[in-house]
Amino acid sequence: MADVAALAGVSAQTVSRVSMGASNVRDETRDRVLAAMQQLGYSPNSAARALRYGQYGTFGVIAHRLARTGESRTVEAVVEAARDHGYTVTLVDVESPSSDDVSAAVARLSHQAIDGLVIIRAETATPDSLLLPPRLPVAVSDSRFVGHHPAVGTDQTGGAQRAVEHLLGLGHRTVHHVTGPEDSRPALQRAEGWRATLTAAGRDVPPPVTGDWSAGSGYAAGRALATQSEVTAVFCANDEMAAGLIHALHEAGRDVPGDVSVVGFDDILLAEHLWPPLTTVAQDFAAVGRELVDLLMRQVRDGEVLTDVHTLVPVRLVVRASTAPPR
Amino acid sequence: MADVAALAGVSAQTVSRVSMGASNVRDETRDRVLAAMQQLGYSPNSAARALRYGQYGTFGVIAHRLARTGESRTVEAVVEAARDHGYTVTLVDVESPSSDDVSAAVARLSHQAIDGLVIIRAETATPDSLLLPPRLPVAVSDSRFVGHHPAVGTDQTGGAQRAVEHLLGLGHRTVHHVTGPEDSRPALQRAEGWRATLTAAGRDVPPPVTGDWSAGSGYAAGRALATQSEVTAVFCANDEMAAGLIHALHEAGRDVPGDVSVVGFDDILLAEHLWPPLTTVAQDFAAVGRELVDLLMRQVRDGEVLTDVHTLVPVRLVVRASTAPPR
DNA sequence: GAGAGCGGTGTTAACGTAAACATCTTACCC
DNA sequence: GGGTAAGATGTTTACGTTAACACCGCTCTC
Repeated sequence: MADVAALAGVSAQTVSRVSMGASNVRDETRDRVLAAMQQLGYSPNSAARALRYGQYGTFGVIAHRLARTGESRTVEAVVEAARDHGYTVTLVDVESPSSDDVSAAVARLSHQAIDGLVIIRAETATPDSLLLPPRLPVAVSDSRFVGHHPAVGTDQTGGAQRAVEHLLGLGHRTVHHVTGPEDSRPALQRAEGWRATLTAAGRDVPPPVTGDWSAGSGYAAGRALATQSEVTAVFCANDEMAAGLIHALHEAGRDVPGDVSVVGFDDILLAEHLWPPLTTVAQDFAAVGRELVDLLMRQVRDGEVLTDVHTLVPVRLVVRASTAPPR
Repeated sequence: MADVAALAGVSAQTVSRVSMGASNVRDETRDRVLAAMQQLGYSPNSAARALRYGQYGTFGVIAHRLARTGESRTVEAVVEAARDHGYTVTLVDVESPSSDDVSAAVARLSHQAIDGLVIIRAETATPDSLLLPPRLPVAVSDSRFVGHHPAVGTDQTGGAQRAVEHLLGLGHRTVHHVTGPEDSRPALQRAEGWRATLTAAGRDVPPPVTGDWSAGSGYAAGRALATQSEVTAVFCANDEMAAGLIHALHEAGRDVPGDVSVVGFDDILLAEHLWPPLTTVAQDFAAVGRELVDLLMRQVRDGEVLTDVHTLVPVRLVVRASTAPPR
């Protein structure tokens, strides 16, 4: 900057004014400064700016297994919402959602230059285990943190309820369930919604099969369930597992939806083009992302303290061809 | 920091030493400083550190439509590789891969605190249109930038060749093709590989159908191709479009692979569990991510100038159940 | 024509940290 | 016991930027 100032024959402050786009600079001066910038290849040092300004223009995001699931949808939505507020996003992908890994990610990020932190799927982590830097605005997409940090949750139980009611409404006597991993809060909520809805309808609650969100685990579950002829309807805790399940059912010669109806959860981009197209509970990932960023903005910009805020994003049942009345 | 120093009865420099983990601090002093940090909720200011140190510990990543495709796989791999080198990643998701959008993203990021920049799928952007800050290390996953920036490419033409040869080897007379968007370099390369392989084998080159990477466009292509009984083998430029295509074929009553064999590209996580499980060209996303980060590290750490480096990552044909000899 | 006001520009200081150097204390050696 | 070395701690300074204020010269007003 000093070099640019010297070359343009002005003070550093004037260079600063030009690079900030301030109006009170004579056109002729501005041109001279811009030329000098160009010639010297100057670009402003953002560390110094951040130091001066006290803000970084960046939010941290802790996500889990980015490539899988709706995770990337949420991240995309957060990135987009952050951009709309002029923020960029620093991403940390943790391998497992365990308390240790998430805490390590928090530790890594808290030494980074961030104005706020979004945690997507904290799973087993507990509010106390996080060791967050004090005064760092946080937003979590897990209702378990209500009372500690502002949270945005999808209506998991409502979604499960709608899925099960849809299947019962088609005439199935009961609905089997492939769960997510036991340490996942959304998985537990979906399972709880499934169980409660069956119970409320006075139906048997068959033993659930445990998966791990992956299509492979859905496939394994499907191989187990395919042998049981009384299984006519399965609610899978996410779409990937539903795809794996359908794969196994097809392989075993069972028709979907003729022999078995299948419902997923998430409405991933491929759900519509699986075979058969998958009936599923659509999550509004964009809304979750927007809301998470909004919670951060209210803390960063307005200085609000939001520990008790809890937003619930509604879901929507999308009926496609993977469900039908039982034969 | 000054407050911590005062409370602990030491100088700011000693506080710095403690927070840097320097060894030459008496245990008793360290404990006092740590206690003061705890009490005051001190955490070091990373802008100041970056200013002092001249580095940010962050790479920028420009990606396109994160939620879709292998994109998120590459991003995940980059994030992971960067982490292994102690770097975090700042993500910018551009809506379209147009020159304007990518340039805008570069402009946004170059005002951010980054030590290097990864551009994934620059597509229509040209080296000159990017307006990169001078001296910013860059790595691009697009061979078009060879000579300007170091590049990592997947062996697109080789992958297409293997897909087509696989189908011809099964006995198909020719292979139809659903392309990616025309402004995408990888799409063009895959199409070129397809065309060249057919030509080399002395087969007819049927007119390709243009898609846009989305499953929906594959579905549209499938509806068109399903009516043509001479179509027995289709190579789709990615797995999503293959899924859409298969959906359309199934809907039209055409069996896969009985009537029509289908090959995709990417080997997305769901490819194995589509119905039928999809034969596809597996990209080594992790290798691409690692290589991209490695190119940045060589520039950042060793000061190398790498404009002419071009790494080609090999692909692998994964044969599953969506391909078979023609009836 | 003197004072006020304003646009353009320069000067000073501060943001929080860590390297470099200076100083102090302690332990050890002959 | 004096000298030396090593370890612990403090002081100074600079990183690059911008807010706040100071200044200059011009125009406008009465």
